Amino acid sequence: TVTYNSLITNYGKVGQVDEAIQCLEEMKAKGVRRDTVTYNALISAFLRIGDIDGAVTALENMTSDHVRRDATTYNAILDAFAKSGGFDDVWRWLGRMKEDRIRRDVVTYTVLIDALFKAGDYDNVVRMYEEMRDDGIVPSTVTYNLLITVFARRREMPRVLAAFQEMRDECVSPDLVTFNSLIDAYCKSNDVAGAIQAFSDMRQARLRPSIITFNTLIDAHVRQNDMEGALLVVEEMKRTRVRLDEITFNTLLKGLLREGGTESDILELFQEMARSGIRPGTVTVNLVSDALSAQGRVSELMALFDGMKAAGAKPDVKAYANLVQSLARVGDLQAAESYVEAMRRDGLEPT
RNA sequence: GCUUUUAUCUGUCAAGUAC
Repeated sequence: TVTYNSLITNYGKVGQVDEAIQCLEEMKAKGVRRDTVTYNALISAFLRIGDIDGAVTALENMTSDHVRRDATTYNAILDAFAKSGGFDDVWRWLGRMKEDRIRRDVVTYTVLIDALFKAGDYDNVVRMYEEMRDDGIVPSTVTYNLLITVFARRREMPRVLAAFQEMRDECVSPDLVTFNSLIDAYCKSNDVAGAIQAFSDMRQARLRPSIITFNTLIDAHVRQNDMEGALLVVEEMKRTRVRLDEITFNTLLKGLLREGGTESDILELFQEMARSGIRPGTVTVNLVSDALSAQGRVSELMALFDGMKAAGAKPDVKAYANLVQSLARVGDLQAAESYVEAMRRDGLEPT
């Protein structure tokens, strides 16, 4: 059974849902016992390709196959509905979970808190956390990580630190994500010194910084208009063989644009980007078009925009809108028209 | 006791701040 379960899991991870279903059929044919993990793995496979209906069907098939559902089964479905914004479905499935007499666990509550947070419903985030504690559930590392992120977004540094302290008090061990979230919290409060302190605490805890750690630190410096500090972080990434990604470059680009970098500075960064094997993305285009249109640098914007498109970037409606508006403002209606055309060719509707 | 299934972190816009 465990062998088959692993197979299903692995097919699911690479998006081969049909093969995963085959495994289940083979188990039935050969009389191999299916258990809760079997179905949970299959449900997870469906959800990974975004097929909620398939996942629900699998959940329902558990009954006829005489396999018990557990909290993991429901958590997976709840998370999928929460992430697709189907709040009514979330509440409906919570009800079904209760009818099925499955108790909510720490993951259930964390999923719910995350859903409320993403919906911007802070009051209910707090309420749900209290409900969880009243239910006798102890928060996990992930729950605390989420709370740190929630408070960071609201710029409530004292609460961030209180959550971090509470973690220690309850002997819940901080992990890489905890420190990344903590560093980001300092970063968002414009406290680079705090961010650097947290970074060194992280090393004390013998955790290895990830690409996200470094990208966050770069952003901390960029927010202070400290490009030199940001570039030092990049040096450390190279030294420690951490790869750079599109986010790394976009963050650097943000800093460069903010301090009014020239077109050639920008092109230089793009070249470095290409050397690292990274193509500009939609966010890259947005960064450039927002900054240059605000600064009235229309011809540079047009040239860079074309260059990014040629390099494979996919501008979105907002990027086009910025460019077209800027062109119209300087009276170049002909060029503006041509971009409206290009926009249609990309399958985007002008607004 | 161990193995297989579900939740959390970084860039644009947003948010926030000011009027």
